[in-house]
Amino acid sequence: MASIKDVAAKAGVSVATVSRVLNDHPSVSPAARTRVLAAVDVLGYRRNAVARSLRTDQTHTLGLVISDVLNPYFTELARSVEEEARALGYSVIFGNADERPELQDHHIRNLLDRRIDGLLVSPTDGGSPLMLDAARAGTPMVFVDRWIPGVDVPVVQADGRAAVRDLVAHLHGLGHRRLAIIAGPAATTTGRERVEAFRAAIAEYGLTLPDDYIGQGDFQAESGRRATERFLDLPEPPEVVFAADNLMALGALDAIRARGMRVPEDIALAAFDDIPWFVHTDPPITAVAQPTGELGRAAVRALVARIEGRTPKSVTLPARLVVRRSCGEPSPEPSPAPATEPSSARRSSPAQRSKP
Amino acid sequence: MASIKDVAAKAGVSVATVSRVLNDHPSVSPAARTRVLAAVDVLGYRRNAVARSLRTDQTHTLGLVISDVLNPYFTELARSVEEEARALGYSVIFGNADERPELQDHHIRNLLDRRIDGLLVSPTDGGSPLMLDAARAGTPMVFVDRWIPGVDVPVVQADGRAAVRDLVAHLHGLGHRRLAIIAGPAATTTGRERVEAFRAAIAEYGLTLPDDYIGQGDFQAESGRRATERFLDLPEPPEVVFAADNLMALGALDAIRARGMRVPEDIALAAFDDIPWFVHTDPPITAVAQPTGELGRAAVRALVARIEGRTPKSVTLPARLVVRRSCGEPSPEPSPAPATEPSSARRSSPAQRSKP
DNA sequence: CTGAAAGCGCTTACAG
DNA sequence: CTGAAAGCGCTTACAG
Repeated sequence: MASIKDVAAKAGVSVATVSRVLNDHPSVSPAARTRVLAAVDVLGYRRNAVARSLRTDQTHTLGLVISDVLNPYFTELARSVEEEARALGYSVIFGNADERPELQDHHIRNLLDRRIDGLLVSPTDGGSPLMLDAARAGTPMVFVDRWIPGVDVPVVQADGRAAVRDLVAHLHGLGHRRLAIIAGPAATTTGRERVEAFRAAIAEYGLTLPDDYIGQGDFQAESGRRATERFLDLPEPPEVVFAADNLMALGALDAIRARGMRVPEDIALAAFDDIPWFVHTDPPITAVAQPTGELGRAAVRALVARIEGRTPKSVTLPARLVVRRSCGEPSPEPSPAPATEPSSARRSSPAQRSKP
Repeated sequence: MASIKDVAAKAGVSVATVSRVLNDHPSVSPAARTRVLAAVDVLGYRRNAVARSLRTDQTHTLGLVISDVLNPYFTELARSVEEEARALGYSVIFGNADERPELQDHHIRNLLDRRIDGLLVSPTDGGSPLMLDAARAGTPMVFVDRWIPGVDVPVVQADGRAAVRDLVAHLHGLGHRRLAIIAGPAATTTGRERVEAFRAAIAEYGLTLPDDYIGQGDFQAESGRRATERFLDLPEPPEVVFAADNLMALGALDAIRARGMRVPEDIALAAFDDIPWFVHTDPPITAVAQPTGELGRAAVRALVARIEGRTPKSVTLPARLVVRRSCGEPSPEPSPAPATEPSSARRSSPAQRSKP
């Protein structure tokens, strides 16, 4: 591969001049610039980003450590992060922690060794010494979705409390009283917050959330299945299961089907996180939707601000309720009233918002 | 951040010795090793991978350029690629081409500039000059899933022909005669191959695939929707729509629902690529499943072999048919015969394989 | 406007 | 077993 030296030789100038041309430095004569550009072209020269990074101490690379790529929520988050990063001139290296703290540490270590300019993390746990050290050492860092209390790092997240309150109002309005939740790991903020939001909303109706109605999940499908089976084995099973993420909702659906039961006739189901497939499950699933793309973009903007020496604020964006058919909502089809409307437009639009 | 110099100073040795300890070079005295390790520990030293890469001309990084991360098939592929790469001591930088050739080129350029050791590509198109040049220039490279004819690069892919033949046999057995396909872009191998496999299988039954029954899609949901609408507008619409990937199947479902029609009563639907959600759509979708994880792992192994100077062979793994309920398959529930079996176990198992 | 030179943080023959 | 030194491919004051 041609190096800057080859270009300099071919253009008859010094490597310094070549470098200036490459970096759009103003003090280069038009003649020199032309010759350098011609040489670059002939040689098919491409600047070595590794050498440049070593010299400038900047890699123009962001690290993103997420908990589980296979979770469509995180896939979409990763996608928007990459898009915004690209728009700002950064590449991103992903690390998939697979909800395993050791793997998360592996990726953080790897990313740090590669001297990424900044780190975006959705922590799998309460924070390893490694991550805490990195934050303290001043590595530009931003938390997305999940965060670690007591660490001075900006957080970009969705606030699901209003939407969860909307959901509970919706469920209560449909006549449901026995509400259960499949929670995420207590070591994560989202694991705790969603349960608390649910409990608080339920309390507003004078209801309680008994311990039996709190299933302990880990944000993966299998744990949703197990928690649901336990609910169904209860002497008095819940009327509604609220899964704290989309994968656990998938597991819950599996478990319910495996018993030969039906949603929502035998038991209702709602989920935190909305994904395109929820429109097409049987039945379509009522869910709390996060502004995922906007979260990813805001996180990148905050991180780049930190890298550039500014001190970005945390960002909190509201989630919203999307009502579909999994909680016993009245079927829109046989309804004779709104005859002008195409049959499926109302119930499956992701833009729909409940107003309790 | 502490550098190797700091470690050397603290340990009272030369940087050469520190480097040897770090690289497990045999000729280091136990005493020196101990002092170096202690210094590393005290300083919290971490080797600068950028500097190391510049010196050794190896980044231990693989580039993976895929067509669309949001497609669950590619998400899973990416995940298995990262896992196998990690097992072999490599990191991977992802580039999402979003089915756009210019974006694909952007990523390839970026990856090449970063001096990745090897490139894994699932080409979005017939191959840009950039990609062709890279292949010719000897960049270690492997194609996964999609490939480019006439380029001397190993290919790791699934062969769907047998499974598509199984599918057509299945459809024919259910009484369907008017079969349509939503194809992927003709610029991709998978876009062409799946149509050809379908056409060939249909021919075995003395049937044909009229042009009207070939919808032109781009592997994205929206194109599946449009193609399906066109099918439904035909004077004689097809009895079955076979979508050449899972996202177009999603779009097809949307379009069918939007007309107030039902699957499979009004029209049957099958898809290439199987994903966990297909078990829970309404109805569960009959699909051709690729051995996705194994493809990703095999691709990484082939690429690393190439990087290490060996000359790996192409790998082709068989896909298989997974029968569910979207093609008018008889419902298993009311069947009195297999009373011993739990109600949903049979029809939704991803391991199930049709034997026509 | 231009070039010689130092230096980023490593690794690795070479000599001892 | 160990260290001095060269060099990977760049960038950037510094001097002219």
